[in-house]
Amino acid sequence: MQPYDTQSIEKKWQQAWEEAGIFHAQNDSDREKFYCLVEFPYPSGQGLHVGHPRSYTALDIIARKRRMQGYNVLYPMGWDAFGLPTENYAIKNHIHPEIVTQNNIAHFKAQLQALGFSFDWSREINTTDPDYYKWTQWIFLQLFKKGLAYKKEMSVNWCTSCKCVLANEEVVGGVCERCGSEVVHKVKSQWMLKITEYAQRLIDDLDEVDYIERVKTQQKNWIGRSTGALITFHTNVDHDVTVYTTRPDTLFGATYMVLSPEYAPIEDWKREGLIQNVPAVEAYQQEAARKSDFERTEMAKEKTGVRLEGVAAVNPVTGENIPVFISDYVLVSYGTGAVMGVPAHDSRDWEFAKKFGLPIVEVVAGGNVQEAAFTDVETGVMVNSGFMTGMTVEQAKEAIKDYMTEKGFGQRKVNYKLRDWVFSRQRYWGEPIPIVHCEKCGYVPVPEDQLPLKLPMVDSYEPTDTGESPLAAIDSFVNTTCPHCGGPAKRETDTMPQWAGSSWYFLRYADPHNNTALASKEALAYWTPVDWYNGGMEHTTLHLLYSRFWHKFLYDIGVVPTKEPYARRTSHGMILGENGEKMSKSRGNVVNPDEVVAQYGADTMRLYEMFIGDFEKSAPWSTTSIKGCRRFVDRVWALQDLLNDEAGETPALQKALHRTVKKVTGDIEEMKFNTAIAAMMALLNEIDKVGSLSKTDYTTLLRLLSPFAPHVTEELWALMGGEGFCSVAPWPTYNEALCVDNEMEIAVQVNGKVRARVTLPADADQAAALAAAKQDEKIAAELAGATVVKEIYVKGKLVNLVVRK
RNA sequence: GCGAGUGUGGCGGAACUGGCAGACGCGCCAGACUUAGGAUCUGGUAUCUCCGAUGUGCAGGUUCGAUUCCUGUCACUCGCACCA
Repeated sequence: MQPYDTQSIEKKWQQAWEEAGIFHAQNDSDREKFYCLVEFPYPSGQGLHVGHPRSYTALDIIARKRRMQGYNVLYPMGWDAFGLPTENYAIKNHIHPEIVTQNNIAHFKAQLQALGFSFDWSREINTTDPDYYKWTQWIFLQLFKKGLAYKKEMSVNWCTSCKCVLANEEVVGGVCERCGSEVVHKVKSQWMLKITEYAQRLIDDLDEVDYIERVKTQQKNWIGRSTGALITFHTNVDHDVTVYTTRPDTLFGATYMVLSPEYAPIEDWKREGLIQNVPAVEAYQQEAARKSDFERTEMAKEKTGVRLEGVAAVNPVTGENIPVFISDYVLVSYGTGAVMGVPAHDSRDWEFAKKFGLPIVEVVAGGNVQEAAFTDVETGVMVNSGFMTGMTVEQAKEAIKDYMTEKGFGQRKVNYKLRDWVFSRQRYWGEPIPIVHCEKCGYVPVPEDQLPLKLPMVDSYEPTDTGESPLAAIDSFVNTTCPHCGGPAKRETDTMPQWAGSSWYFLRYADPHNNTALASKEALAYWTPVDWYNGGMEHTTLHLLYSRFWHKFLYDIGVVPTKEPYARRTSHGMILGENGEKMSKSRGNVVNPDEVVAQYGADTMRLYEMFIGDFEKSAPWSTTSIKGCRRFVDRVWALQDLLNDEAGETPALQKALHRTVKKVTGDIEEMKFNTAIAAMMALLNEIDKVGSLSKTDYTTLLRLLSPFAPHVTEELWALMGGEGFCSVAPWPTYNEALCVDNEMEIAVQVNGKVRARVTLPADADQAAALAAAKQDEKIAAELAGATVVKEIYVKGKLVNLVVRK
């Protein structure tokens, strides 16, 4: 037996697979397709992280198994290569981002190939390739034509360190998700995408897809649908104010009103001299504008505000005059930017009322509203509410909505927390937005036949302090002619966010070299939707939501044949450092995959990542545990010594073998890779106990293990004289009849405690089991002098005798 | 605060639909082979007051029977966070 040398074996087979093209998907095929996908990585300078292969190995196992089962499998890989780290690295080291990207990709690709993933490299894509981003730009133009891309002067999240606009989704806890620096507000003119137009469909169509529940709830919460009402209050300043509320039933308890400091009509009132305390109001407005998101969150503990002296509103049902305030606890960007204050039944309003000494009027009985706001909608009963008094909250909600509609001061309204997508970035390393601004014609799309609009080569791509994109400094790029009137015009200099290229990449894999469409209709009809998509939970409200939005848009304009891009979505847990903390350079707990492969081999690395624990949960890396997986591979290799004949099967092992095939086949589908591997380890223990193994059984085991440890099994397959590649050999089948025992061990309980075990033939019935149980010496002793009250028999499992002494 | 999830040996983790808790692996202990062992092989390994009892974060409940279902509670993780 030759020694097991991972280095030579793994290289050899990786090359052989690529040369034979056995992992290439076929576009014209009668076979059933299976499209499985993992999130393509951002090729960072740090190279592959041990977290990447967890997802890639899992779906590689599924892809390989499906191939062995005869499917036409598409398992592609590519590069999400636009992005800030590359640009920052380029600036620091004076290398063009394109070169940085090329180098990083080469490094990443070599690392991935060393792990033996069965990617179809002939379909490799790269979002920074002009032939690719041509279609990213094309999709943007379609959005623009349908009015779903628009430019808007607005307050945006501005990262002080990246000098760049961030989407709401990229601001975490008031700081930049990427660099952790402070995020402030800045008014800028930005390209926006109307994702809000799709809010309801993005919720509704979740019913049609098979996503793990966590992902569905997180998306629903993010979109944040709420049902309520718009209610209009008359004021003494001849300007009605409309508020949004989810609790119109509490209208009788509205004792004041609060406007956001940015509420636009306030400026008119100031100008018209309707507000008597303008200096105090303006001071508050300036203070609120100055605060960053982070400060606002921090200061959220205590309510602040200023009353608008001279302004009063009228509660439409009580007819009473109520005071009007401004306060930063009301957000200008949600609802109407104005709310009615019902201190008795909203905890924020309660705090505000206490601070400002406003009346607290109870309209839902059930709590003590002087002590705390009573917000329970399940048990409350209406009081002090005119015609609604005595109703439940639910009844009152409907009654008041009907009433206000009839009287004309209000209407039903659905609101979403989801905001439109800020699509502009003031950066160099992104897709140029293909729009030209003409003094006469306004925003004009670049004609489609001029795509791709390429990034110009420049010397400096440093961000400017003014907040302009580096592209703004390149006159030859900026100055152009209007495609519409031919007059002088200027190009848009903002670029797209990183999420653009990844919002449709899965479509490109279906037909990656097409230069007349993003992919042919036939290819899309055959391959979409993605059958199985695995990725990180951190992408649930970003990439996953954005790409569903784009896909739905492409469906609406007839480009793709399905409403939803992904039929099934699963998610993996993180791999933590050995100390149980997130891996990071600063914590010094990073594991380098190259070193693991060099020391143990790719097969061991793959096995360990799958064996480490429940796939959906995070798990700490262990440098000692991985040895167990290497031992397992060594023992599989050493089985060559136990081969004893040319004969068919090893009778003593038949049951164990068939059961293992069944277990592994099922576990892979449920992503229970850890128990699948455990089952194969148990089988190995069984084989060692028996002490001999037939070649037939050995090759069955090799095929079963092949998706997990493809190199060593391929080598052993060749040594056994197997036909073709083990990687595409038929998946082993099992005989159900051979999986069941002809004997069963039954636990015998007395009053729920196990007292004995009896062995019975598999076909024994209840009577036989009970009789055998009672004959057992120990049980007989237990039963002496007692009455059996109840006898329970669970087939194949246990007997429980309930006795009374 | 709201939403989602997780608590099982020294460690990572198993346990179908309520039916023998601790599969498999690591580590550890003992032995074998060795000049040697951080290699390999064999056996053992939840706890205790060890012929018995206890044990799946804690306290209850339902049940013949609960890691699994229900109620309450504590701790941790993740997401959102003044969304009216």
